[in-house]
Formats: sequence, C-alpha cells, structure tokens
Amino acid sequence: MSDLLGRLRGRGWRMTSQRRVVAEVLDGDHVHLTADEVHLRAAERLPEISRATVYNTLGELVVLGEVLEVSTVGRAKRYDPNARRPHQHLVCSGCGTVRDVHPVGNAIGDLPEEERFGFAVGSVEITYRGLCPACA
Amino acid sequence: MSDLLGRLRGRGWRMTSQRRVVAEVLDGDHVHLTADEVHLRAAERLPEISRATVYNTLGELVVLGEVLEVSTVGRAKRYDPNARRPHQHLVCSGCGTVRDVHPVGNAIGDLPEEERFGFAVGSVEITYRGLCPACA
DNA sequence: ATCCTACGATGGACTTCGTCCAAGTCAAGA
DNA sequence: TCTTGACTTGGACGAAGTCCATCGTAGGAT
Repeated sequence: MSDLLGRLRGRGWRMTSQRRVVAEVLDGDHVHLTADEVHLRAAERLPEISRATVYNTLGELVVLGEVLEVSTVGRAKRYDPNARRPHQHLVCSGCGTVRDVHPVGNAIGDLPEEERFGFAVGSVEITYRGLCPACA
Repeated sequence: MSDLLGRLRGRGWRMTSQRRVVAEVLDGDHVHLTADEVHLRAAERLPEISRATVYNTLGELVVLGEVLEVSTVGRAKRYDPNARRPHQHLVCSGCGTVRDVHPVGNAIGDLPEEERFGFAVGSVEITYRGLCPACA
C-alpha cells in the first residue's frame, strides 16, 4: 500500500487534497475502518472535507482494486486497505476484532462445477469465526 | 425446517397469527428473502402485519438458530431458513440473488496454526461471488 | 367458559448508512 | 495565467432497520 499515491497518479487521478488525505488515512495502520471512521480521521487533517467526497473516494479506490469492501456482522461496510495481497478474515465472536489471515488451498476450486449454477464465479470471501485469546 | 412451528411451540413461543405466517413464509421455498420480501409475502396472508413484527420475529428466529442471517455487501440482509444443514453461499454481484452451495474440502483445516493467533476457530463462512447467467 | 395479564403487535417517529444533485472550486495542461 | 472539466460540497433524499408508547390477545388461572 505504501506507494498508493504514486499508483493513483499513474492511473490519471487528479490529485486533490481530499483524495490525498483519504488515501493517507487508509495507508496508516492496517485496521478496517468504516466510511465514517475514515471521514472522522480525514477531517482531523482537513476539517472541511465532506462525507460525500469520502464515500466517492472510497468507492473509486474499491473500483481500482486498491481497497476491499468487507461485509461485517455489524452494519456499516468496512474498508480493507490491504487489497493487493489476497487474504481472508478472522473475526472474534466476542469482541469483533478482525485480523487478516492467509489460508492455504484454493477455495474457488473447491466449488464443484455442478454447484455453480452457471455463475461466473470471480471471487471468494472466507470469514473464520471464533474466540480470541482475550475473550476465551 | 418442516416442523418449525412445533419446535417453536416446544420452546415456549406464544403462537400468534403473525409469527405463524412469518414462519410459514420461511418454511416455503428455500430462497433467501430480505426482511421486506418476507413482510410482503406475509402481508399477502395477513394484510395488517407490521414491518416491526416481521423484523422482531426474524431476529428471534435467528437467536433460536432456526434461521441464518446472510450478510451481503451493501444490500439488505437476507434470511436463510436452511440453518440446520451446513452450507455456503453463492451470491450474484449483479442482482444479489443467493444460492446455497456445498463446496468440497475443509476450509477450517486450510487455516494454518500459525495464522490462528490463538483463536479457537469454530466456524467458517464462505461466500462465492460472481455473475449469474441472467446478469452476465 | 370467562377473565386476567404479561407478552406480543402496531405504526409512526427516529437513526444509521449511503446516494444524488446542482452549484461552486480548483488541478493541471495549453 | 488562463481555461476547463473533473472534483468537492452540503443538503435533500432514500433504504434498511430500530425504538417506543399504546393497544390487543394467547393461554393459564378461576
């Protein structure tokens, strides 16, 4: 994720202060923020940034494949900046913590042809659930 | 799912016409309805049923383990009445249709010990995504 | 069979999450 | 530096879901 800004410029992005700030927020720790959390952190550096712009920018990053949308048990979507390395998620049923994990094997290949019902299967999302050491 | 009403009564549910209708809607075809779709179908049989009651009843069925919530990205939750047989989901990225599928292989076993971070992993949820024949 | 009452249903207001749009702003090429 | 069209803004809007005061009724008690 570290040269995100460079890659975006290379793709012809007009670089605005708003987009830079959103990208920098995601480029920080690899936590999984909601759109509103991204907006909150962005607003610390650029107080007048609007919610609509944060949503737009996140949506564009998702389309570009730089960020993943993670569906959660909770409500708001979360954004995962670690999109370039394929990975899955391990969620604590107690406290909701999310960790990135890297299972072995080929989950898409595990779905037999006769179970695909004519779908063009493009991706697979795996969520492991269990209790973390602190909650056990 | 076929003796759902009996099981619910056995658990001390007060059986009301509303709850019966919601349970019967789910007991029908094994599709994955949204709460509003459940409400719509329930209202065909019991026109004055309220949205709040449908939400309440679905929530109770989830807590009782009779129905699963299927989390979808950016869409309304869907309810899966096939909770008693383990299975995974195939979701159309276009229209949101959900199908039950049964992959081969052991996804929990695919998560190496050193990727578990001390979690007691109890379950795994797999969602395959792609375009259905109609949307392709 | 009828009465009581606590549990459940109702519906409308409210919240949360997200999208849309018209008007204003500004990055970057000429 | 000028120009222009892509970007941003904020507020209205919409969808999904929750909350709550009040009313209704299932099912045990009499």
